[in-house]
Amino acid sequence: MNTLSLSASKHSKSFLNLLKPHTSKTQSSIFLLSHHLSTDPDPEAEPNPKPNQSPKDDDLLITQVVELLQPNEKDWNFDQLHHLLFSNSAAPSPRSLFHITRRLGASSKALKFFEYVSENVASAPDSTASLSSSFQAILELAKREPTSQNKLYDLYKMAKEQNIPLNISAAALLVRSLGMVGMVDEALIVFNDLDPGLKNTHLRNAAIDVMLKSGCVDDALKVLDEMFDPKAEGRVDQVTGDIVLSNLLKRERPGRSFSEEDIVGLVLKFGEHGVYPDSMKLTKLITALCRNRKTNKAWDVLHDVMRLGGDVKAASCNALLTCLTRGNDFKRMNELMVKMKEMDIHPDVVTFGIVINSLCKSRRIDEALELFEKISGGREKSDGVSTEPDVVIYNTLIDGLCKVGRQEEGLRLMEKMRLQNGCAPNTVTYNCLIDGFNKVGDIERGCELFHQMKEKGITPSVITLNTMVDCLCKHGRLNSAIDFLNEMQRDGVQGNAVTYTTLITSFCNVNNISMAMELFEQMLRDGGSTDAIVYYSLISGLSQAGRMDDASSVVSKLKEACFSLDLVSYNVLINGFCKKNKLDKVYEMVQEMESAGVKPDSITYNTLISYFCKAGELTTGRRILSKMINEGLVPTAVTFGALIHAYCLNGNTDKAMKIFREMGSKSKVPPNTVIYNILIDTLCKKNEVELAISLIDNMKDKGVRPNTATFNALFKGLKENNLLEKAFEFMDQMIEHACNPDYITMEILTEWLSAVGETEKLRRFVQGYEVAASTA
DNA sequence: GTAGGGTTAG
Repeated sequence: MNTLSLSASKHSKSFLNLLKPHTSKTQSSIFLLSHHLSTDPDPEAEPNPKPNQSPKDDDLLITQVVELLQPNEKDWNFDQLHHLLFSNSAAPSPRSLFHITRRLGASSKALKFFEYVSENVASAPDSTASLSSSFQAILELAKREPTSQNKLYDLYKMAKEQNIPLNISAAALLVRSLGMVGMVDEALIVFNDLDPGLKNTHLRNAAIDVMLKSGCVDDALKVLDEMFDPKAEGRVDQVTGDIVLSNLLKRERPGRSFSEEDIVGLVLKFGEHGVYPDSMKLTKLITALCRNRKTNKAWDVLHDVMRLGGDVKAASCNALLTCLTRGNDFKRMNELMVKMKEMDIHPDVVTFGIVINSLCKSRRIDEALELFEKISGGREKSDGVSTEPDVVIYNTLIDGLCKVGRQEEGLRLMEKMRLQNGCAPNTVTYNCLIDGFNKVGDIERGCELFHQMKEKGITPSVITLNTMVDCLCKHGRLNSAIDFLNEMQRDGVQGNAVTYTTLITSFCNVNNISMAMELFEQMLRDGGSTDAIVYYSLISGLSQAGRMDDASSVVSKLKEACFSLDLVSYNVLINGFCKKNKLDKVYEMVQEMESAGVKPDSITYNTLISYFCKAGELTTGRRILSKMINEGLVPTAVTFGALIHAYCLNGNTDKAMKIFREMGSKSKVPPNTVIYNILIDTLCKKNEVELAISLIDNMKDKGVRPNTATFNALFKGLKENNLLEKAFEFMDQMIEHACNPDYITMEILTEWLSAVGETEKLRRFVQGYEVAASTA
């Protein structure tokens, strides 16, 4: 037991000065009112009366003393006070001292009273508990006062100097309050100073909360570990679980990172102690796991919590279902649905929404409609699978129908939803249908629906805008798209990064680079949303157009905006610089990729190999190929194509043919049309037409489709050798393969066939092509 | 639940 040092007044004087006296009648009465209204759940908040004193006696004493202490401190009647409190041999009860102190309203006044008591209570047995209670009350008062931060800790230091032990409520109050105002170190000092025997669950929970909120993860885990000890004073309870989980699941949390797996470990440990995450936290955990592609972990934790006896609700299952949907894992989706039924967890409208969505996304629209009928028809009411479908489910189905070209059915479903209460079509419904009709080229219906939605008072969104802009662009109506954007902006729908991406890409595609750049500038000027994609599309457009300086300046802007290039963008840029023969820039890009940690892929390597092959630097090309293989990448048909092309240009046809033959046998990368074309073209030019023809036969055997370029290359060779009959043969084959002759085909054949008086054959060929085209 | 992008061989 502590002995009280009662020469405290010289210490406490200075503390008194720290406490701004601001007691007034109104404040006290407000405080009293709030005190009576407060429902403190803490069972220890109010000290018990002493066994030999009834609460009734206590109450009388409290009232009398509080009455007596109404005037200012300097006017207190100490004789009467002494009489009331100390005429009895026993010290006043902790409960009475607590209430008296607290009802003094201001901490300065309360502290004065406390000093008086501590100086006078010395001889009474068991006075420590009473003083602790009084001190607790001072803390409670100080906590409510402005600028309480330092006051609280100063009070604590005072108590420590005077050897007044904290009671559990006072300790919890200090830890929580100090933690709340960011005085974490101080809060932890209070906690660590405490006798371990005093640290109950409530207090440990408060400390863990402070530790986790301030980033002291390991300190918190240490305390938690003690609480898992079955012999421990303060064992974990539901509140511990809530505090630990909610803190660790926060997205932005100070302190060292703590993996989801580790959180799962804690959940299981809590589970063994009969503490389960509530539905919201379990759902949050599963969502977090799913976000980081840890589907198996998510699956396990949900099932473990079920197994351990936790109360799992549909929401948590829905989170996992969403995750399984992404991987098209129908098997486990079904398994989970079965488990839900087994555990009597009723699927809700979201559950069905997820399943219907996943069916739609995998184009199993009829199964989705079947499920929709099943749940809305009430056929299985007894089965607990009856729900009113909501707007989301209707929209999902309408979108699903539109995506497989069944717009008309989508439209009918919209009419059906109008008949159901609370299911009126909304912006999303119209967006899906507008996109559906636009994507099949029915702009008229798209526009009609757009006007219809406005008539019906359903406001178009930026997605509506983008859907329409995309449609206009795809049909080459770029200026209409710009007009539409301006019109919508006037009506208050601002374009976003998606809008600009669509427009910029489209203008680049028609080689209107200046308009693309202007749109980009406009977007930056307007200060609306941007993202990396819009930068990527402009960089790509500029690179394709050979405008590498402009592309580089967009790259700089991208970096200024704190985005970074991705693999494809690097490939685009490397390709652009290769085409411009800027080898130094190519190396710069490759180096930058490496330092940015973006691993080159086979396209990067193919681009470089092609570049060197074309530049006649076959050795360098082969060296890069070796590096590619060393990096574990597999050469593709494009890789071999580049090499074959290089040897063909070299005049080394044999080597080219050797690689070609090895492709099918050794490398298991079957040659494709382009490779055949290169070889056929080369062989024909070298007058090895027979060999070229044999390659065409070889194509047929291997099931590689010839295209227009194949026949063009061949016709050139046949023409050189005047192999007319062969030409007729392949003209028929071209029609059979539905290969459209292009201007090159026509140039070769027109010149040749007119010269040899076979214009009739040419006429029939063109006719045959037209027939083939019309039946196609 | 709905909208946008970019790459390599002839």
